[in-house]
Amino acid sequence: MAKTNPPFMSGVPELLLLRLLKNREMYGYELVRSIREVTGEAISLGEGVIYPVLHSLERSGSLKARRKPVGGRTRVYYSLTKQGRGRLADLQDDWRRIQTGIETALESPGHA
Amino acid sequence: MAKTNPPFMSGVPELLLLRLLKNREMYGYELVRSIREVTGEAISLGEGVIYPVLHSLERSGSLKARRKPVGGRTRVYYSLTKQGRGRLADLQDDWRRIQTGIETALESPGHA
DNA sequence: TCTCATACCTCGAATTGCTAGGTATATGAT
DNA sequence: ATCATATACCTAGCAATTCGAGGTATGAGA
Repeated sequence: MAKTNPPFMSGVPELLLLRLLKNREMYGYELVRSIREVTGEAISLGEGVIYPVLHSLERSGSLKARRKPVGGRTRVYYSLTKQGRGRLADLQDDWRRIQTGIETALESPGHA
Repeated sequence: MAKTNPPFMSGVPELLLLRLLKNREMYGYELVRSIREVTGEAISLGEGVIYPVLHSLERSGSLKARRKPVGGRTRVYYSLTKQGRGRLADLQDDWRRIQTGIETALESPGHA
């Protein structure tokens, strides 16, 4: 039944997560706040978005998880795998492409 | 039942359509090809995406439609209303905001 | 006549993201 | 001691968007 391609603009949460984890390992709750910060409050993704994406990235092999007890609580730290770095590069390219495309469309004054 | 907000990155098809129609009135089939062109092939939205969006923009008062017979066929030409121009400005602002936010996130090398 | 391009449309499914919950521990205030 | 808040994890169910694959009809050209 010809499975549908993912929507052309999806994967931004994924992109942001991978990008943040490129610097250092982080845990979910931390990533939620961090996305708000690094995007200058422009993008705010709740835990209901982030956690499922993290799980799916782990299942697909882009991330590996590590449980680490910190002050009585247990955090789940995620870090990039080699595959994850590749995935990040791909998503970054995709993003550039559509971003440039939209920019072109918006800036052309009289595109004929 | 607390209606859900639209997904944070949606409305790009809407934005592109309104932007193209800012220049001149166009018809659906034409808009489908035009989006591919002006985005440098980066974005390709099928008729199954475009027509419903056009209809919804008309219903919401951003566009007005005009049936025009051309060479035996009938085309439906759409043009921006005043409200549509306002909507375009809003969507453009939204886009800038998130675009900038993502750019910031991607470019920060060691964001601490 | 047959095919292709034009030109409109809609339905069903897949995917996403959102809201709203739920659990549990630590910390600080009352 | 108790209550509220922040931390930290999670999932379920719904809503919105987009995608793919159709369907209809006309005109032009081979």
